[in-house]
Amino acid sequence: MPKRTDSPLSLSRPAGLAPIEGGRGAETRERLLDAAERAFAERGFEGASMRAVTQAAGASVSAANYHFGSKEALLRATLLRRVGPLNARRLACLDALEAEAGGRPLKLETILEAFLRPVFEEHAASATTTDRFRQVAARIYSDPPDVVAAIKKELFGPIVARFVGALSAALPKRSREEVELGFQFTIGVMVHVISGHLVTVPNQEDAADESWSSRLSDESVLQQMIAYVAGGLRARYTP
Amino acid sequence: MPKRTDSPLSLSRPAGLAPIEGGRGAETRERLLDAAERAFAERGFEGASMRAVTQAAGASVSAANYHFGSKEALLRATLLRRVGPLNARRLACLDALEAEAGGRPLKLETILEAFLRPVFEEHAASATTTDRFRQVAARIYSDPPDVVAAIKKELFGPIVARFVGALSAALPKRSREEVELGFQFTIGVMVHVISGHLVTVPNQEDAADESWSSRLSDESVLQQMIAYVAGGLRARYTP
DNA sequence: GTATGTTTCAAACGACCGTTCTAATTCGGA
DNA sequence: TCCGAATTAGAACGGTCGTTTGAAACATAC
Repeated sequence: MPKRTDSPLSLSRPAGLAPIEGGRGAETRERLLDAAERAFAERGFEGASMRAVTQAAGASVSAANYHFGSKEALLRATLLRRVGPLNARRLACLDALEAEAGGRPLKLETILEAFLRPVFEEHAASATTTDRFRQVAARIYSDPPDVVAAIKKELFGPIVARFVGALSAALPKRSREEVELGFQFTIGVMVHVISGHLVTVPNQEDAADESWSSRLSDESVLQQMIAYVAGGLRARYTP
Repeated sequence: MPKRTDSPLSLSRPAGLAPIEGGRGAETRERLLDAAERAFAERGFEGASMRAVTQAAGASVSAANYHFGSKEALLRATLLRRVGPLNARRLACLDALEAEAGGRPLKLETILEAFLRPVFEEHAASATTTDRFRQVAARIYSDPPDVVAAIKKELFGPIVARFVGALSAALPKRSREEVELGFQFTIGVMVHVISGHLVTVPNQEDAADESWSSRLSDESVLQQMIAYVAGGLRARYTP
């Protein structure tokens, strides 16, 4: 990041973001976000260049910096576009389930499905476009810069707190710390699955090298995942 | 990577690696690996620059390229130095346990401890140096370039196959595919834990912002982890 | 001493990075 | 129709990137 002059009067562009966004430039803005999503997913934040992103979007670098202001802000916008609705659906689902149960404790698998299913359906819903959101999200979890750490905390902190609370209610025998750590493990499972970087097992037929996620249906993986993390959360160390 | 001339006759440096490595340049080589380990862990492959690595090692960029040939090869050497002994210990531990059991099936937790404990002790063993191996390993699992994918498969493929076999024997009711997927989940837990990028829960006292791994002892986390993944592998989806 | 081969360094190369500047375009409202 | 703001493109800026070069420092054997 060569410059950070922060001149108080930026003439060519209004203060923080694009000014009005009525409708004309909104289309390229969306194309930029699509391209950024793909690029960040495939190459990571440092690996994806502004030139590559904008070229894939059929736009110029200046257009990207006009709309978003910086590469970091572009990543932020890329995440926000997807994570907002995703977490909203998670919360709405959990709220509805709790309301329906009317005070009685929820089954563990039910809570976990409310957390895990939306991220799978997010993928299916936008399969028409060149969608890599899940990989971006996974990468964000393990990308280093402070940039990402701040975004991560802001975007996922509240969700984590909400679900840890629900899980604690479903696991009355466990301490808060145990449930929190168990939920961290659960996030690890989720991140690793949606990252698509599953470690392949060398088979007899080495030619058949297709990745895991293509061999198994999303729904099947999701259900086995729910069973796994529920079993993990219920388990207790017995030496 | 600007150049890839691959001129058949490289005059200044022998064919593939450093020539003899008797003892004189071995010290800087080790310092370079230490610095690379730290840098790759903190910034990722693309984020860490050769200049940063070599400067931290008190050497010159040319020295690094003399010893390793390229940045990619440096990452490879950095991983190999640690992963070799680590996987050897995993295999030795599992072999010893199976020999001791003498044909009787091993307990699930025993197998999983053989897989998980070494990576924790690898960290404790070299705590004297500036060690970041666990983070490098975690990052490697989610870093994008083809480079890393090849290394990953080569280094971890056999280990995965070996442990999936052992777990299948301990879970006779499960199909091979179920065990494989469950082991992928387990790797996800491990990667997320050792990455140190656990998602923190916003507490009441927001100032106390220390990371998870510092608040919990490694041994405690390891034991809860073993319980979690064992419970996950044993669990079955019940709708 | 010299000869030989290994190791290290400072400097430079070309390519690419994120960002900014300036000018050209576009388009709704007067 | 023209105007002014929103939007885009192209070129340039200062830097950093991975890698290469060519010569100096070093140890070892003769």
